[in-house]
Amino acid sequence: MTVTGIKEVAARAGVSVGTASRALSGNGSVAAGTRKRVLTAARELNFVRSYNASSLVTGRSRIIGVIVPSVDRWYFAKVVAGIAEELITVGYDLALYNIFGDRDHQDAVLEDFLMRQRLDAVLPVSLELTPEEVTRILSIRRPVVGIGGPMPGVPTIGMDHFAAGSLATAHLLGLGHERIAHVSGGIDPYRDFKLTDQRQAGFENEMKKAGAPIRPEWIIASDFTLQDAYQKARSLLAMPERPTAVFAASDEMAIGVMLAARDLGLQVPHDLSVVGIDGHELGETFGLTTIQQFPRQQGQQAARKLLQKLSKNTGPFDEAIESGGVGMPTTGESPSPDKFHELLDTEFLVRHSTAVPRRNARTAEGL
Amino acid sequence: MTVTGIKEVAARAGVSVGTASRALSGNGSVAAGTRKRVLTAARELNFVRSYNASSLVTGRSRIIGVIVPSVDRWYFAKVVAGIAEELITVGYDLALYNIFGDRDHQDAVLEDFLMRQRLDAVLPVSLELTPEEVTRILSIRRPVVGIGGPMPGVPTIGMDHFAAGSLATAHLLGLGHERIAHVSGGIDPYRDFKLTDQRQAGFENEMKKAGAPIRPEWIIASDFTLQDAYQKARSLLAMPERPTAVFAASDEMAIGVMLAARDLGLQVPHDLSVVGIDGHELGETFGLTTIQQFPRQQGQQAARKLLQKLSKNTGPFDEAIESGGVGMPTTGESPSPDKFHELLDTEFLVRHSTAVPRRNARTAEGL
DNA sequence: GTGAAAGCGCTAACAA
DNA sequence: TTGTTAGCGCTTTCAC
Repeated sequence: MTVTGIKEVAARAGVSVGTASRALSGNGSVAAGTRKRVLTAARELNFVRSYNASSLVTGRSRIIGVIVPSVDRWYFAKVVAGIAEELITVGYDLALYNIFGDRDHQDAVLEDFLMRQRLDAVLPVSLELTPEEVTRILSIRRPVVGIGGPMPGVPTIGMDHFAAGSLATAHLLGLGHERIAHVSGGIDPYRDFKLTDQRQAGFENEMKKAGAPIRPEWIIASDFTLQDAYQKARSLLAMPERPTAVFAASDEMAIGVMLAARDLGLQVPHDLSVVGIDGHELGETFGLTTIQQFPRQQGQQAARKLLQKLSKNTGPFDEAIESGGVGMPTTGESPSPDKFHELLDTEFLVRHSTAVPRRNARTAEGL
Repeated sequence: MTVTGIKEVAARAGVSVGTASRALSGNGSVAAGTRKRVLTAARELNFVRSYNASSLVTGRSRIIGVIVPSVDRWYFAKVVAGIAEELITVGYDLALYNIFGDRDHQDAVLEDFLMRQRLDAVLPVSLELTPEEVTRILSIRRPVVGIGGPMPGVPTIGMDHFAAGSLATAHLLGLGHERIAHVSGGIDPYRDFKLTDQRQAGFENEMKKAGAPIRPEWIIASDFTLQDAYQKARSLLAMPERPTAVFAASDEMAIGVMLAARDLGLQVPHDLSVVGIDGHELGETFGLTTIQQFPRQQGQQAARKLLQKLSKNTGPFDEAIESGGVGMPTTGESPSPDKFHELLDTEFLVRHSTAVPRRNARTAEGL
């Protein structure tokens, strides 16, 4: 029970399979009339080429592997949506690999799936990879473009977390706040820890520059979820001495803080200013001031970059390990200019969750 | 520059490729010692079998196609996560097809991707398919399991929307509410419209049974997003005569309603009771009473069902069109018992967004 | 421009 | 149990 193959098409068009193949793929020269006959025959027979067979000979599968630490979280879902959108329009399949927190599983996925020689390219998103893993991925000699933190040796794109942390903090300081708390994503098992570190580093750096005190008890590690941030913020804001502003490392956490404030009878922004990072749709309803990072576009852009690399190669094995950038890991500072790492634009969106601190709140401790 | 193939492995183990293949795949008998030698050789050479080549001969690709109307929305993201989790553990790849709203695009995806003979099975999620499309999908003669509304002829799993609508409404009525509004997902371009219709039908049916008036102006069509429901609810609740309770067809919309109520100075649940459907994590923080539907588990279950069908067949072409259920489309009523459609459990979770209506609110119009 | 034929890397008879 | 061999459906030289 075989489906219509190229043989049937060739027969119906009265040509050889070789010619049929050339006509169908557009490679090699075929007389215009012949091509038309083949195409017609193919359509009539409802022919679809077996990608397995052609992959076997060409070595290209038209499948791109996307590796994410989770799909059901805002950021990743958006990124995947962006990638999917981009790929589907050019006829590439998207193979989704959802690796769960633990390393063993991650390794298994890398080995079992990535190495099957079935992927034309790999697109890891926010992955915390060991140098060995990076080497392994690069060893399949197929294009790789990462989203998120720099991975030494792999071209990546991502936002500047340090700058975002600085910007958010500077905004608050500029408004006159000095008592600023930070809710970080520190306890999130899924995320790239550099992201958290860098956003926090941006915060601390700005605070230091402004001579504002950084209180350890006002640096709260949360997990990027609204719920957890809400709980943590309730404790934070219930303390006798509380901050006048909070910089949260994500919008969901920022909204958690806003809700906690509300439930404690505090007014945002008058009693408490809140800034987030992300550009989450929810921020709209809550009037959250935030730094937008457009994950969907990040996905699209990464996919385009990959596609471009793919089209530059005649075969999948021609991907040269690029030289140039050193891909130095960045630790707590804005990434050094790095040919491998492309910084994406963000947008500071001021809504109404931030304001000048209330006089009495500001001097509360002095009262 | 060929990667290590089965030939090299066979050579190193001192056996023929046939034996190597048998040892590697576990099919056919191989002496224990031989198998071990082959496996060792394979490991040493870092061998990974070419799935293209083996797919070509076996006809099975170990790829399952998942079709969703969007990935970056709560329900679908959860479902996909569940499917991914299930598939990855058994070594199946997940090809993700994100079809966007319009029909043309949907058709193109079905044609270009599904028909490539590269998928072992297809798992459409909440897809609104025409009978032709269903036929087309079934024509590839591979297992199909759908999530969501019944699709005639395709085995599906999903929750009972009508029952959920009834249950939520009955809960409100039981509390003593009579002035109940419904926020539906009616204007969502992505979703299966039956879902919306059925939840609403459950609501209306229950209202009628209780003799409570259904006010057309209290049936609000929203789009499943918090933001839109928030806006709509602000209008609804600002009207001189307002409901004492709202049943929203999703948790996100329910929360939008709660936020709108709050912003208008209404207390939930005292001035307004709110029920949702979903089991969205956000509901926790808001104390939302809801009907949980566990999308992640739905994904897992559908994947398991598919896998089971796959293992029952010796080859991918043996999938018989099952007979039995008629797969009657259901219109506004609870799906009739249908061998094709498996109803999933939901759980009614009472938190604190619902309460007995305030006396004055209840009789407001009569005052 | 077109046809014939040699594989791509693997599996599945069929013999041995 | 193991080796040999004929393809799976396509692309791609290489002649013509």
